[in-house]
Amino acid sequence: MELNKSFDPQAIEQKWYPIWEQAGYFQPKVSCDTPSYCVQLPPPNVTGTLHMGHAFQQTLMDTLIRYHRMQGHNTNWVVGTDHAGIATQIVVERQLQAAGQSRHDLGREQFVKRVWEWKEQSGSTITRQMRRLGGSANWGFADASGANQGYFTMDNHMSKGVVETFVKLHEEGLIYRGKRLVNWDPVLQSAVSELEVEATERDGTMWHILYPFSDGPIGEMRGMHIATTRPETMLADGALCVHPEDDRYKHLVGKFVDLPLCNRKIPIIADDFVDREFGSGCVKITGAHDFNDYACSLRHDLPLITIFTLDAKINENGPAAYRGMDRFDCRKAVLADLEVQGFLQKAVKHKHMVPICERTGQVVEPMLTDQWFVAMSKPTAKHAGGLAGRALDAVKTGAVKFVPEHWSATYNHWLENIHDWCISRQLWWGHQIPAWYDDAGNVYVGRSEEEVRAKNPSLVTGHTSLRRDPDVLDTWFSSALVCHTTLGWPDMTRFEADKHYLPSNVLVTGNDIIFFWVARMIVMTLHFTDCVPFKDVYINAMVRDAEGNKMSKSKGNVLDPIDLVDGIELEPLVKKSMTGLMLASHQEKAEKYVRKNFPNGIPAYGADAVRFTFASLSNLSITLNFDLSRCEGYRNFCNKLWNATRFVLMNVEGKDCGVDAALPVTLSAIDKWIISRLQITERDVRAGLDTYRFDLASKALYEFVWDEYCDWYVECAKTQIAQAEKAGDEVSARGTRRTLVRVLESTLRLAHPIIPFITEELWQSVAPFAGKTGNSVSLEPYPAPQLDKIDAAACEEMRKLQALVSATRALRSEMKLSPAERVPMLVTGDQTMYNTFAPHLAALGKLSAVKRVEALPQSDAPVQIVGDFRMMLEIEIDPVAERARLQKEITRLDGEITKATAKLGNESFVARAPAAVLAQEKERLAGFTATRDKMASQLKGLS
RNA sequence: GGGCGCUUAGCUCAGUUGGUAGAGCGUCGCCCUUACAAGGCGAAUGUCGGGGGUUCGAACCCCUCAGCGCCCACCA
Repeated sequence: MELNKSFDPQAIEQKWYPIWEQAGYFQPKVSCDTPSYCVQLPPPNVTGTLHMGHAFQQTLMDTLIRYHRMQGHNTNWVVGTDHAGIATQIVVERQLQAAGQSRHDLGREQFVKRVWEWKEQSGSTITRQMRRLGGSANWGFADASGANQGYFTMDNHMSKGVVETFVKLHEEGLIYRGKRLVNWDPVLQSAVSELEVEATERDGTMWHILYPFSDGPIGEMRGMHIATTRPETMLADGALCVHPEDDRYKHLVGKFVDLPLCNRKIPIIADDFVDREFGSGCVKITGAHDFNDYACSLRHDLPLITIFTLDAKINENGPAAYRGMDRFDCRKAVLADLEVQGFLQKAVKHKHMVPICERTGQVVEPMLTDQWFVAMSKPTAKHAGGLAGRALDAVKTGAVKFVPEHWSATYNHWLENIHDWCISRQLWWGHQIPAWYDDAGNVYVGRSEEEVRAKNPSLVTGHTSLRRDPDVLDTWFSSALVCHTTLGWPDMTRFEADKHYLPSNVLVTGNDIIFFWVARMIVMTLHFTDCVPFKDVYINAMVRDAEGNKMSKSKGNVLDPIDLVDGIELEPLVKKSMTGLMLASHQEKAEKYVRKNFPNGIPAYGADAVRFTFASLSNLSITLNFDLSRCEGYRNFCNKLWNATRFVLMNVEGKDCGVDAALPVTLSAIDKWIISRLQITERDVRAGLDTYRFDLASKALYEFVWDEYCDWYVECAKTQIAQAEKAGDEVSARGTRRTLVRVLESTLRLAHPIIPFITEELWQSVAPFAGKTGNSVSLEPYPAPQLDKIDAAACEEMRKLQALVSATRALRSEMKLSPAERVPMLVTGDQTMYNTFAPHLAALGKLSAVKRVEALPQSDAPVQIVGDFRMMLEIEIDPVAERARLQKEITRLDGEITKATAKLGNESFVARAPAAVLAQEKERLAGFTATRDKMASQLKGLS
């Protein structure tokens, strides 16, 4: 087959993916007698699109999957999409908003229907994009829709797992319902978990307020001074609090103050959570609207006064003057009134942390509401430390390992200080909580209303009305289960059949969801299956732009991985960067960034180049700066591989390349050298992949292909083949052709997990010449190093040849010869070596002839010395330039000699350094000295 | 306030039991040499963040300081 002159990624990518998928190569083998290798994809938002982080993670996951598939493992990459409760609901609500509607206009049933429609419409985008990157996922596994898109977290089966989990945890007393202070988003009108709240630094004001003593001044004091950043919450104050050991206030504990604006008296109490140093050392206690104060109120049995409605307006518990006011308007009103009444002492500018809901950007208000919780540290039948304690043990015992290891500290710290998990959300999109209430408000949890009625004889069907809890579960509740629910759980027949995929082998994910997802999966899967969900957790770096900035739409520096694959012109790219941005200033910024950084748009690099880039840039640090120039470099690498293959094919097609094993072959030292290098590369690539060092694996591949195979072996092979053909030495020619094609074939297999498309395309052409048959490189065995094939003598010989060629090139460069200027070279040294090296030296050094002499003639021409060889071009030279060159080199060598001499003169070094190091140092010194002396005499003899 | 990570060539980063400082990109020369100009050959470039210590020897181990970044946290 004729290959094009340069490679066209688009054509080959579009050709191969459907072939692979339709042939079922991505599905695990039916037989389970081979080891399993399973990876669970962190399910992306079903309505989302692929971003750089996804592309990065998926590259790594697919590389691992392909690597293990080629090792014959029973490989299963379980994929799916997440219903992403809040995010998806908000998107659809915005769509309604644009049409002037709210979800309440539609009603719950119609709204949920609408979201499903949106899911059907946009749900395939991200899975299509995943395919573009070559992800060899097991699309049909756990796929309920039959659309080959993997599971969806709201599929019937997945939902069944969610209900089962909820019911069981409830039965075990690990899920409970109660009125608790939770983070409340007044705009979303739902509880959010503490993980969804981001403490954000804001410029605020600290207002100092006087609360006068109820019974008149005490000594010098009119009352107590408190400071607050949220003065409106004073309407809900239940007490003032001081430190019990605070001498300033000790005697006041038990007295009362008048709560300004409220016509209420509140007590002064003591609690050691108060920081005496901060502010006045006296703090107001607002139990229903502050987490600290809530805990304090419970300790002291203080009343909890809620003054906000669920949309954060003042309710009937507030003074009449403020009722119905929004919280921020109320703040102004309260301040104005305090001012007028003389209670406002001062206002001081103050930076402080404000809790912001990361979904909506709204200020979160702690609110007392009825919610469902998972008890995280309550002892269970299986572990005294509760769900969290068991998860902690899993990492402590090494059943789950973090890579890099230091992330386990983050994990431990969170679990050791965990609070109960608020799992109910006042939303419509999600898994509705399987709980029912009777008219008296009693709660019944069960798998269905029927089950609830059957289990509770008092609820005679039809006689007592039951109302289902309207709330849905936190999205992460269902995500936490995927490692076992995708395997069929709670359908135990299915689960038993696929249980060999549990634990999965590695979870590849970002550090941002260690708490949200990783920890909770370990908790849930352990509790319900007694297995850890995965053995390794590889925490990948966060993708940033080339300068290390976070990629964000408003900066304009986001990259769409598919644009890197397919390329995009400037104008469409500009347009794309601006869509979805509301603010004109952001649009401007984005446009400017794009025009500056991508003046010519983005070229089509192809999926393989993008994948190779991700693999090469992957590191164990926290961020990965994605550099487009690297991407270009790896696109070039693909082209290099392509052209090397073209060359090989040109040299083996129609020729005897040793497919017939019965025919004799002779291998030269150079052939043996590249075979040796291949073994070492195979070892290194495998070591890289085995330890999640994708950067090292790619590097080993890159250097082998480019620096060794292409730069040296292919060049030498040209000479070898030409020579053998000229001499009629078919056995040697066959040996070289065989090596050329076999090493290439192995290399293609070796590279396939990282760059699947190009390797498949090339392998199809190359394989027959290496005596291989097979439908796909993706099913071929992964190369295993045969270390006994490493030929040290051949490597040493090659090292010498390389040194001689380099020296020759240096001579040419010194003389400023262009490649067209072929000149003869004189060389001294061993005759046998000369016979082997001379043809290569001539070819690689662009020489007209290489003549062996016993000694170099007296000449001003520069001489290069490599071991026993001395080389000189037969050419007129400029003595002045040569003198300068020698002088410079001698100076450099003198420096080295001084350093080495000093080292060897150090008694401690000689006495304590290992013998090998000592010998090496002596050898270096001898080498330097010999070369320096020869150069010095040359300098002397220079006319 | 705690915890963690990072600091190596102009840029992005390797550097695996401490033993002559590396790669890619970029820069500068010379070349369209019959696989590849998405290429070839050559060249320049670093007191490995600062300061101490351990060691015959430190980019690497220990201490300390500085800068950057991330996470956690009930300073009202």
